[in-house]
Amino acid sequence: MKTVIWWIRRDLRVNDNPALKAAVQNADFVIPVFNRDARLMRLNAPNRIAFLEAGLRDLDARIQQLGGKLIIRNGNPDQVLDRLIQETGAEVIYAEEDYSPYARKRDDLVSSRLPVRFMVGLTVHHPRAVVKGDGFPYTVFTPFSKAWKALPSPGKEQSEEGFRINTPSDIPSEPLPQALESKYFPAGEAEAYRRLEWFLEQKVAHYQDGRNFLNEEGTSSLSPYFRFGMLSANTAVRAVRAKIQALPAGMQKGAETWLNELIWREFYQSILYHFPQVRDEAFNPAYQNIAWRDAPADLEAWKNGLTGYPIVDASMRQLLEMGWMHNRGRMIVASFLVKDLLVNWQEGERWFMRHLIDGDLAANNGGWQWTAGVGTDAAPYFRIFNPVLQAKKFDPRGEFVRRWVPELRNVKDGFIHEPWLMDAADQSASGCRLGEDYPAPIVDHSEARQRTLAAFQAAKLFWQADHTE
DNA sequence: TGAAATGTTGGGGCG
DNA sequence: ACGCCCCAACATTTC
Repeated sequence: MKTVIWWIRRDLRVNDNPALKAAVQNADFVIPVFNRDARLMRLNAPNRIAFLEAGLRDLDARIQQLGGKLIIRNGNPDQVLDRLIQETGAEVIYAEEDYSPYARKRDDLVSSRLPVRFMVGLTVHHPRAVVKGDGFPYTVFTPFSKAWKALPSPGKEQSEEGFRINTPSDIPSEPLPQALESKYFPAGEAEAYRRLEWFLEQKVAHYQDGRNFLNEEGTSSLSPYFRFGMLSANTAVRAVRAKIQALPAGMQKGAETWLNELIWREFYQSILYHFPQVRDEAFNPAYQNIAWRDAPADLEAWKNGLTGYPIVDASMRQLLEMGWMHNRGRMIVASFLVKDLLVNWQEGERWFMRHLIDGDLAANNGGWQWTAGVGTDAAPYFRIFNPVLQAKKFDPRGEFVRRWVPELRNVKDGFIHEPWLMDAADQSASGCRLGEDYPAPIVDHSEARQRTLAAFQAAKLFWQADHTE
């Protein structure tokens, strides 16, 4: 009788899980184990930890439906797994490969001591599978996506029916954590599938435009589920491709756009895998040494949604309340921190990682480097968002602002995105006195824009001078 | 997945 | 009727 371990890390699902599949196919007994290592416990990200813990409870229920049991352990992964092997006589460990620098260091250590098999599942295609003819990785999205699309789709996914998880009954486990469930993002596979279905039925056809409106549910809102593997990228890609097939030729644009977003996710996983230094520095060395401002008060105002720019403040407050922010909002607030306040993008990256339920090093770092204009395939640094124009375009009636910034609730439509234009009478009539009820803008956009253009240009010129003979 | 600055064109007011 | 100016609308360039 053969026993194996399914080492669960960020693949909290029983459907379409290559590691689980290999485990049940190759053994009579499977021990699903999640180890809460020191790194995880140190993480200052309560929203994400709570979501993970709720996800573990849901996963345990699913595993039990299939006849098994989730084992929780605490400690160093190599020691925990070694002990589990001693206790149970397990012969192999199956796990989904993770591409972050920490995960790779951890996994290298474990696999140098124990028999581990890593399976591809975090992305549809392994980062090493999507490379140029000469074997080098892509650093530009468009050719990456062409190569990605040209690869054969992976095999048919495993269905939940038709297999059981037999876990030996006498294996000790730490208790399941009891953190509070997010009211915005209930954890688990069933919820992920509900959202996927809803999105494909109701939203994906108009995704191309709908995704941009801050106060609409035009996005899939699946990011937390992808983050913890409650939904596999493979399942989502198969589903949206089936949808594209099913839609008439003129109606496929939205679904194509969403497929591209899933490929962006794979692209940034690939960038982190091939260029792990992006965790600590700009991908583009020319912008390594920008003269960032040291402006703790401005940074605090940004974090707390008190910049005086309604669209920025609304989005930042949405993040604090929900542990999530609309993607358009992420671009707007990131542009504001980097380009208007001239604060190092890494400060914003850190704040997002602290609060986002979906916080993922690869995607978050890629997004911040993109906004700052210092990354791969970067938006040139001189693409600077105007927070007022963005607000007028993507929150035309100010509904999003009013929902998240109650001080502005009674401000008239014409002033909702630029309340500083109100005269004294308008301010008191709307109960929104500038500097009293709601902050005056902490920076003037057009001045800030000039300042940033100069700072980026100086960094570039300095670097060029340093790198020419 | 930008926006500002600058250039061009053409209609209309007006002396 | 003509020339001049203004400026909106659109296009192109620049950051």
